[in-house]
Amino acid sequence: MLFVTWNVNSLRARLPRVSELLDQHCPDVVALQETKCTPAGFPADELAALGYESVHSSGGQWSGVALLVRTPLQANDAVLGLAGDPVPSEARWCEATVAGIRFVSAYVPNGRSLESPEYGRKLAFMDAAAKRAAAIRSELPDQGLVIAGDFNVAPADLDLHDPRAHVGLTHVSAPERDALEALMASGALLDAYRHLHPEEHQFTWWDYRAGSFHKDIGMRIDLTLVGRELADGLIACGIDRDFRKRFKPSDHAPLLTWLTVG
DNA sequence: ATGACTTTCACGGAAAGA
Repeated sequence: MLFVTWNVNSLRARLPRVSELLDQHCPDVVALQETKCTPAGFPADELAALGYESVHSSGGQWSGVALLVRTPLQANDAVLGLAGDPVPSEARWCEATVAGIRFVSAYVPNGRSLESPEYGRKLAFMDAAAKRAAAIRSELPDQGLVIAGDFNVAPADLDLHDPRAHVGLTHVSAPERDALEALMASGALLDAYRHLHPEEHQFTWWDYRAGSFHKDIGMRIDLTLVGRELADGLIACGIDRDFRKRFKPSDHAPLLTWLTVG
């Protein structure tokens, strides 16, 4: 099975590139973040015409997450929203079971700055995510688990262009990295890309400004966290930088993970 | 360098992203 996670920075603005991704890679399951759709404005019909069923949590102008499932696979037992999210209206979490695996599309709050109230909210969201991961494990002991999305945390300094440029900023602070590790521990999850590529220096996000992509100044903040029970089935994991190029790109590139299931 | 670029909402420019 091919699984993709991608922060699209507006699904409506990115529909041509999403369509290109679905055509080119034919993924079985896709997790999207920053869809920026109202519930009524989600392009479910357009995606159905491309062969994909949608599960989505849509909060309007900001945020929004979705799972796309390639027909004839089916998304079952969808859960929209994360218990304990301090601002549930922002629609940053959705879940569904596909082919016996529980998939989560997650969009962790940015945090803005270490002094901002948003930073505390970010840590609270990650704590709620860890609790939910443990609850999924308890409720669905026979299902595999994949939690993927934009975590807005670079797990280690290897995931940065230059660690010196990030001192005192969000995305790299010890509490954020500790919260990510706690989520992975509570769900018994592995960072699929890093598991398969222990030394690779690659990014999933590059600032639109100042030619950052051209200079390869970015961060690896989009992750596919797979349950340890799926680790032996991990075949490959890679970042498709081509989707950060050419016309109207998102500022994030899609992360592709191939795994054997069942 | 209080920047840079892109999107939304709405029709100018603020807010947010990371």
